[in-house]
Amino acid sequence: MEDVVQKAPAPSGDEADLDDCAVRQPRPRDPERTRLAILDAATAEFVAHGFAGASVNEIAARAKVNKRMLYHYYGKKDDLYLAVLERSYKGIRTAERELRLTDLPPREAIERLVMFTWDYFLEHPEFLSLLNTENMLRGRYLRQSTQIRDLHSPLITMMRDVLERGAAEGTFRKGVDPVQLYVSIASLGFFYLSNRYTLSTIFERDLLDPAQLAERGRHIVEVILGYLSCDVSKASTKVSTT
Amino acid sequence: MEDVVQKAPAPSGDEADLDDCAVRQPRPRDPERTRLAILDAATAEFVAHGFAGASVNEIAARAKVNKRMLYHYYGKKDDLYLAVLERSYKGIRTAERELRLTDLPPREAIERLVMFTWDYFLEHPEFLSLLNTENMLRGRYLRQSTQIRDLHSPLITMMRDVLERGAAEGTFRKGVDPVQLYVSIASLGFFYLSNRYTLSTIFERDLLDPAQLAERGRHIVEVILGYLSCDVSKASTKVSTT
Amino acid sequence: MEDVVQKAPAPSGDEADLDDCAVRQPRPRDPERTRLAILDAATAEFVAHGFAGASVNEIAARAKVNKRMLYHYYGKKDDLYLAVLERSYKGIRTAERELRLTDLPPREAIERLVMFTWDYFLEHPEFLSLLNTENMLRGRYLRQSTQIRDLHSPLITMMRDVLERGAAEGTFRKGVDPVQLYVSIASLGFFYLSNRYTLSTIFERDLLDPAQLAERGRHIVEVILGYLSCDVSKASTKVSTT
Amino acid sequence: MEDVVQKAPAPSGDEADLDDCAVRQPRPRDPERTRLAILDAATAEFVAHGFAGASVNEIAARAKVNKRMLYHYYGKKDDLYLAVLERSYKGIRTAERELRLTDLPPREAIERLVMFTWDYFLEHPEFLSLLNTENMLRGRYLRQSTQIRDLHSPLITMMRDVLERGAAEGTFRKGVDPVQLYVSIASLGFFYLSNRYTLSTIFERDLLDPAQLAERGRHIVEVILGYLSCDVSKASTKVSTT
DNA sequence: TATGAATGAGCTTTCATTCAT
DNA sequence: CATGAATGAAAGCTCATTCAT
Repeated sequence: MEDVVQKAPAPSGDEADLDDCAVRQPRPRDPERTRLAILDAATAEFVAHGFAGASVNEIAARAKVNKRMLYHYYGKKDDLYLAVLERSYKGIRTAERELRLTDLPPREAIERLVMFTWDYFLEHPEFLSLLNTENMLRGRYLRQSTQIRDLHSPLITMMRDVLERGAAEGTFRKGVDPVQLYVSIASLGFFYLSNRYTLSTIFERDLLDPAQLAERGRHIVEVILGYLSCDVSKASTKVSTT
Repeated sequence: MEDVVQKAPAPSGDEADLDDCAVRQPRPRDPERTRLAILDAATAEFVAHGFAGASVNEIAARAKVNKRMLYHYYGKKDDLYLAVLERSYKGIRTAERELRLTDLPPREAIERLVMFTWDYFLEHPEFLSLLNTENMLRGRYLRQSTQIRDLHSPLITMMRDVLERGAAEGTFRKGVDPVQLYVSIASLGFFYLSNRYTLSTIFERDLLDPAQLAERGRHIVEVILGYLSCDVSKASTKVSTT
Repeated sequence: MEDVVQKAPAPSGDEADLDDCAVRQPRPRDPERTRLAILDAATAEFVAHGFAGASVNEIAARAKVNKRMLYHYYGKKDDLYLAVLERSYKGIRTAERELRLTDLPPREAIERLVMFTWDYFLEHPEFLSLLNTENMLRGRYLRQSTQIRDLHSPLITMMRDVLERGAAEGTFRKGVDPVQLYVSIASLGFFYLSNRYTLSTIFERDLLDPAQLAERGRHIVEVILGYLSCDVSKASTKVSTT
Repeated sequence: MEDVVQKAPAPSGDEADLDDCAVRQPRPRDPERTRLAILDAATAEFVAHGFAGASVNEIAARAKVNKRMLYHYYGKKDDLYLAVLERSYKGIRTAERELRLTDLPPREAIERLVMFTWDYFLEHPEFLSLLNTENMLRGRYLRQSTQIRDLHSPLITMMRDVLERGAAEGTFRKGVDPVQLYVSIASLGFFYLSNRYTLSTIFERDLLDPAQLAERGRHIVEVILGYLSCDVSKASTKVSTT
């Protein structure tokens, strides 16, 4: 995974292999290809260095495109960043729609959701990084993107159904807020991966080692299912918080 | 909490009110005060804009100090950033040492740990932000700071003791890895706060509303204790992961 | 007048209303219309921002024409500017030819000339602006335009006739240079309008207020006629200059 | 005069002669000298190319100063331009205060005022150019400069006194508005000089030839005094305008 | 005739850092 | 201890113009 961060998320087939033939032709007039090359390069750059740290020069170089083209296609740096963010969000929303939790028994449904989330994070490190970047920017771009905000996630609705079914059949505890639960499921994977550098240093473990990753996946499922599982002893749980 | 992000974490009493005395002396010859003002300003700036986005000029301006002083006291931008990071880590390590988990029964010990972590994150948003920044830098500064790495957290040791006691007396499930558990405890609070901007936008909730914060704190405790609590049904949990 | 500055001088009838017919044809194959749209847009842009400040992109956008068309019809920016300048000069020369000063008694002839000049400036603010622009460029384009230089103004000849008739009949003073006089007539209106922004600010008057404009027109006529009018006292005027 | 345009208005003594000694020292730490060099260079550049056409690179080069210094001392291009404009206005206001029109008999007072204005324009071509530039910018910078707006010209008050005295003693016509008259006095010189390039081309005369300049000065005085001079024939002047 | 992709050079501005006092 | 002048490099962005279709 480590190095995947550097790569673009959806490389769209073969890339940059017709270019260097012959006598350095200016550019093959393929606007769509250029657009995509820029978006891929920008994703990699924003992931690698954050918003402020990303350089449009570098993006152009990565995309093997004249710098002027970034502005031609995407306007300014901000707009390019927004385009990157939007594509990334579309990616996860699309994947989420493939999940058919309502077809499964509650326990399996939750298990599948947890593993889906964990796997998606593992396979799309750029998404994690962009989310962090966006939060360092206080969410200002996401907020202004009606495109993303209209892209509703089907998860909460599906989860509500699953949680109700589970509670009805006595498998799950009652009164679980699907939003809180979803945030928790995401947290357990996101934090582990996103903060892997500091965690690795502090705990002196290689968090990306395949065995460690598997271990973490198992742990997350256990935490979530352990929490949800209903039994008498838990009904009386009382907690005082601030 | 929201606004705390902007401020320095430990403002060290009254600030910048001795300045305008008499006939505009160059500076109130108080090196320690200057040092601290710089560190506070730098913290605020790095928190607000990340490493690359932070401006040395702005830090000097915030600290009401000549730019040259930053270099005098801290060397270059990297070194200043490292100093900020180190102070922040020292802060949490110091707080952790106050916790006396070994004096408490297992269940209460875990509850206290969870609430401590949650409260610390709430009260030190700059720590969350710096951690994110450092991870975007792939942990390169943390790794080079022997100072931080020598600052061992007492938590893992304490937790191992608590978990063993809990397992022995039958309250907790067996075989829980204290590191995994600690990461999970941190995750559940960290992600919620750190990603509050995107989460707020997507879920259209104000995550920093006091009621919401209390709710989240309660939820985290329930998840962790629910997971740890031992009962027959859980012994058979089998999970397959990647 | 204020807003006329923004608009093109001779809009050539109805504008941009044939465009949206049918199924978005590329362009309504009307070369002459396109030519004119470009020239109008260029005039507006050069008037609004001067030569260096004018943007070829913006001209194309204003004209609702592909940028490539500018080059197709007019060559480079310089050539387009020259075309704008030439049209503007043709405009005033054409108007000047309508004046029939030789048909009028001297006093009335001068009065008509003065008012014509003032009115023309009022109605053609783009001409004033282009003249200023051209002078900031040290007249380099005007100098290279044989077209404009061949466009002789009939005014000087007409004025010479009028001044001679006036002097002969004793109405006007003798020995007035028609060029000096023409420059003065133009000055009194041109400066007032062209420098209206700074003058308005300094004198805290709205120079474009209709009452103010009428007042200025009256003043200019009085100055010119007052100067020309012959009487004994003036014969002895002696002035020493550098 | 022609080339004076290129030079800075107040060169502040000896300039740039200590620089090139020895081994190319970085810069003599003389902030005031640097400030002034930048202002002089900026004046020359704005005069030569207008606001949009002026290049900060070129200004730095002219001033033999690192480009970064412009921003250090003056902020952005806009601010630098404003500083140039302000200095130029201060120049003419200072000169105006030297005029002691109230000490002179009316006719001589006006004559002195006219010649002062003409001479000032001749000696400060940069002032004319800056005024034109500012008016092409629609006076936006002048308007925002409280510094200039507070710099009231003493001329209008002095002129009112002179005109009243002249009318009282029967030398001048009655009811002359000092503002209109001042604008006219300025017009007759300003337009001639400012539009000399186009005028020279159209009339095929060298307007800057010393003989021509003297002639123009004489003409302006005659126009103004001719207009002001009172006699019976003028009392009946009736003019109809738009 | 018309389009819009593509370009290199240049723009204004900001960066972290060092030097002289 | 403290100041602010000075710097080279690089940032993001726009320019007029040309090429391929």
